Amino acid sequence: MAIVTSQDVAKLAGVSQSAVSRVFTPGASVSKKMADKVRLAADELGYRPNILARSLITGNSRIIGVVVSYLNNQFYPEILEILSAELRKSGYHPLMFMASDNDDMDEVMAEILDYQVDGVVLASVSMSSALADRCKAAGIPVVLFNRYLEKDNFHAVTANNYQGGCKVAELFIAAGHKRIAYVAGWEETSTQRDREKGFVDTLKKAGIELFDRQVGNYNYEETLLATRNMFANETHPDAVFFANDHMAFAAMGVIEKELGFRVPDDVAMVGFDDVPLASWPIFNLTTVRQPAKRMVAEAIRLLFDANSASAQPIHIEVDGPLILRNSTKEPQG
Amino acid sequence: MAIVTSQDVAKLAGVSQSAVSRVFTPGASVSKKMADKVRLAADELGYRPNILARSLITGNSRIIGVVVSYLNNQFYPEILEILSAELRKSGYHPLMFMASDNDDMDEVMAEILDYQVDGVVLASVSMSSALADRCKAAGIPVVLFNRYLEKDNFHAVTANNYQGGCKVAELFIAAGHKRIAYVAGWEETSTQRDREKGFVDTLKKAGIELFDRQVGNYNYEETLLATRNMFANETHPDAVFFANDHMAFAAMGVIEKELGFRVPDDVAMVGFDDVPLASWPIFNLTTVRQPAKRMVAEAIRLLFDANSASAQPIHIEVDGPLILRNSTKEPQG
DNA sequence: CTGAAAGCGCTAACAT
DNA sequence: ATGTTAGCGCTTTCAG
Repeated sequence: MAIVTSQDVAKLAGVSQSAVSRVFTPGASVSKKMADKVRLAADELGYRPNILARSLITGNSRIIGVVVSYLNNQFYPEILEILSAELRKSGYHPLMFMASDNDDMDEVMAEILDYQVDGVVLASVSMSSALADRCKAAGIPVVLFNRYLEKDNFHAVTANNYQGGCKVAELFIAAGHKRIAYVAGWEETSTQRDREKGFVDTLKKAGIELFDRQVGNYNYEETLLATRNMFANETHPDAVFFANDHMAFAAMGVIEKELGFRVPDDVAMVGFDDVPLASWPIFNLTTVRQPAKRMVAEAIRLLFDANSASAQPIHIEVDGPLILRNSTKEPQG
Repeated sequence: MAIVTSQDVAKLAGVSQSAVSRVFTPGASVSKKMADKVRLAADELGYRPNILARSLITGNSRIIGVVVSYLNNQFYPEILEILSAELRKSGYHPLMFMASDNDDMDEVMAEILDYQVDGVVLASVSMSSALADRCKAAGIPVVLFNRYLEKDNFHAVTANNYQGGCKVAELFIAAGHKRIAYVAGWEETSTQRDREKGFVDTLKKAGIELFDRQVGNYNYEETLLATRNMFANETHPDAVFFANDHMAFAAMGVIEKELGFRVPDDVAMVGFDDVPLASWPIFNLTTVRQPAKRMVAEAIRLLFDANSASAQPIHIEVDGPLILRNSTKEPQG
């Protein structure tokens, strides 16, 4: 009825409680005979070590705090799924924290630390320097996912967003587009800034100025408005780069269904992320892929790297390919 | 540098360690003077109680194990988001477990129990009776989300799937459809069975037999094939009910883009869930809403209900409305 | 290699 | 109302 403890197993096996502990501690020295005896008793009682009690001594809770803000951009569920599965392979599990906005990040981080997590992945929000110090002091590694901060001292994993922006510009130039527009994401984010900079820099090199620029804030409703604005005038863009797929999907509804333009003949569209939806025939969106698996793998590596909590912050950028689909025309020539 | 304990606070405040504990234990009796003194010292040191150490005594880890299998059906991220936010309000947090298939559910449940969780939400998979007994024995309440099992003794929260199926049938009948088809989800699930039964029963009452039935297994690729099968013959359905939105989205790509039919003129489509995507203009899908917030609220209520671990299993069904959009025609008359 | 003993940070009697 | 004491289940010295 009650919970089975190592004491119970010890009694049944006729050994000391510490012997039981050793059998379940990888790398401890126990004879095979002892191990067999203990395992037998443990199986009979259905014993499993209490991770929380163990954490009190070892300092390892095998819990990783994961903070996300919104899951309606399909990229984040995807990351969560991979992260969760990968962590599990190493015997860790993600404790989820939804942070609606940046304001209560201090409170959220405090809650995370209450659970004595072994690491933190911030997949959506930023963090105050004060909290950063707390984590450093507690020796808890923190990894920013899909964003980085110039000034603060955090490890970070992102795609190579600048280069991604460049690739999109090159595609538009090669296809002979003249009226090229950009729909920006949330301006506070590094992803937004880098993608735009790569895009605009490359256009400039080819002597092309942005025909239009709107802000969609990575948000569905705002992107609808931004798209309507963009096509309100007589002459409209013939190619648009959206800072992520989510906004491109939203815009496609407006462009095709509401305004009656044809993609890619009237206007070419490119997104960023390559979420599963992008490959669906109904969208068929050309986009820059964020290599989710590799990004997660790098994040975990950073998290588990022995001295990553104290080491100099590392920013890992993972290259992602441009995936050509039917929302863009073939390059000419 | 090191971690701050209640001992440190006690020393600084010049009180006993248990006094500190009491100040941070809601409902314990402490004088205001004592509370102030302790809080001051605690704030100065940045002290917060260690949840894991506390759990060792109280038996409450404030962790809820949440098991999901796939997150590509947008319904689950939505649930996760709401569940996470709601749990947080009560000082609980979800520990995520991705279970790829049912086979390793025993192992997954064992891992969950290692963390001494205060409850379990199974949002996607089933569970063996053996594990059920373990949870019962440990006094850990389990709630099935969006599925239920006749035989096993679990609490469950679902939408009223049977009634939802009825509503769709009534809509098709009222709109005068004659060749009505159904695309089934994964046959093992109660959601699939109930939705189909409500649908078919209502059609039968009106003297209508199913024109076609395919299986999409709640899966993208299989739904593409199922849809192509369905429209392979000369005469094709003029109305199709998909057991969830996810499959309807997949099918819409085939029906509109690949086969060139028009929705709803050539064929009406209805889904189930009302995920955010369903209201996007590009889909604009008529569907039965699963009231996510209310379903989550009920699940949490079941989880926290004092004696829910021992009580008779309760199955809560939440009614959801039919949301009319442009993938169906207006009822005639 | 094994057992005895100490103690991780905390709460909950038990005293006063 | 506060301090003292005894553990929660476990790992990890320390002896032998």
